[in-house]
Amino acid sequence: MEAERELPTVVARMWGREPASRRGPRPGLTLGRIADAAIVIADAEGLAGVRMSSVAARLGVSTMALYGYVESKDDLLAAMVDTAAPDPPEPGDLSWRAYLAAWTRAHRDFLASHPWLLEVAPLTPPVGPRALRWLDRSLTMLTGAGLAAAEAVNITTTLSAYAVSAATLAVAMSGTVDEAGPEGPAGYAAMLSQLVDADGYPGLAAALESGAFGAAPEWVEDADFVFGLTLLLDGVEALITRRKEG
Amino acid sequence: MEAERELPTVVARMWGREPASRRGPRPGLTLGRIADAAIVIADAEGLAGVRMSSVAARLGVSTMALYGYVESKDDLLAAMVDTAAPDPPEPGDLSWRAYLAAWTRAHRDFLASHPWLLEVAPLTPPVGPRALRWLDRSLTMLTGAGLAAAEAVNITTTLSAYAVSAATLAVAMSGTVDEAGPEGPAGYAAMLSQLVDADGYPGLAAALESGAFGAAPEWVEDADFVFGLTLLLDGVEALITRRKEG
DNA sequence: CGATACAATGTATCTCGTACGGTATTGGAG
DNA sequence: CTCCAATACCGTACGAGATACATTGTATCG
Repeated sequence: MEAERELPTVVARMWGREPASRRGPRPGLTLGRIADAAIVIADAEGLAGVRMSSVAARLGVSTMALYGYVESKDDLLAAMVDTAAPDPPEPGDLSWRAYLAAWTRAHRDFLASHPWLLEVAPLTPPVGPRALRWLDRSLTMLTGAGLAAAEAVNITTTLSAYAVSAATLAVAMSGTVDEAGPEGPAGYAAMLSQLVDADGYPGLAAALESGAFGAAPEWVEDADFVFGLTLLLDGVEALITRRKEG
Repeated sequence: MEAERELPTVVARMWGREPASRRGPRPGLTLGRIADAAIVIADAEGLAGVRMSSVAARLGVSTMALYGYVESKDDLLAAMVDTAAPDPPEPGDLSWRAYLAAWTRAHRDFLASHPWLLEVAPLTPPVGPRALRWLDRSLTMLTGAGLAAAEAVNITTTLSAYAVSAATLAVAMSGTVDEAGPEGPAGYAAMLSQLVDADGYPGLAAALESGAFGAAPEWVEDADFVFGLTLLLDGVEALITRRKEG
């Protein structure tokens, strides 16, 4: 049961569980510094710019030096994810609803400010201290409001998914994507109208004509976001009420 | 405006817009057959198994032969995404709510049955005929129920994100992930309990103790899914009602 | 002060994607 | 019927990038 099985090394280091022994040269790096360097590169050049060699160069060490801290490039990416995340918002004395709104918004914002996260983060379950802190805060609020743990987990996952989707949209709209559409949203809409005919795709064709796809970034960045978020939180609120009454 | 700019070649071929000229040897392949072969490999070995060479080998042609049909490996991946998707459920005479529930469920199901889609699809806006058909059906239903096009797009995106998140969870739980946790959900829960202390992570610690993480796959596969979906659709329903009254 | 463990290096290797040039095939034009 | 241009496919070669291995230097322990 409590098998205490070995933690993967990166995970251990992410949590500051450094190997105990002290002998030989002092390590010149830390996982944190490596991740930071990689993040700078990713922000500037995109994920493609992150190579073991480029990260090492930025730190003034040889490529292979990094392998003392991570076992593979995937490990490095995992470390980047947790390092790039800020700490979750402080609950203060906010209501669960106000807090979760802030939580989701902050979530979306940091994803959008590091677009490469969208290519890496969604796939791996959270293991770093920061990521788990995000999870924890939401769970605390929801169970505090009277929900069961399993429900809280589920809702948190959903909110997180919403943040990812909003961030993806925002990034796609600002055209920063690694060349998603030909060029930005306008290009995307134009492309669609070349392909879509009202026979096979009536709903889409109508939406295209109504301009629902050329939306301005600002729109996406707020009214649209709040719109969907409200939908979700309304659902949660209904559930909480039910639990309190039932 | 209607610049008729050149469509990317893969997109063109996905839509059956083959080059008109007929001269030289007859093409021995089609984009579809190539995508099918790649999908078989991806299903069997994961995305990592999909190499230009492995796909070509399976088709009995040389690696470079593929470049007559796609311009790059990314193109191939795009084609795979659209080919792997089934057609969306038929509306029949379902209510918008029943239809969207089916839509989301079917969406999740095909994602879960081709886990590699999760590593590729979420990032690229839909361009293939199948993907757009999915989009279209949802839009049609929602606008039919009285919502504005922009609202419908927003909601569809959210439902889609929910399907992705549910699929990710389902896949993670069945342990099929490219080695996400050490081994499956049990391993994940075990790992978390090694890291998380009740001081820094009270909500998480409680959830772990209550066993909310060791959930059986079946749970995830239905009750849990329906739970979140209901939340979402309740929100949509509230909105639709408001629109009808207002 | 010497032995030892360990960080960092440099080089070598292996896997892949893809550019290039060649060769064969086919439909159309003379 | 013959030749030509367009084109599918092949073989080879190159370059990028991740990582294994053997080596070198250095800081702590006995």
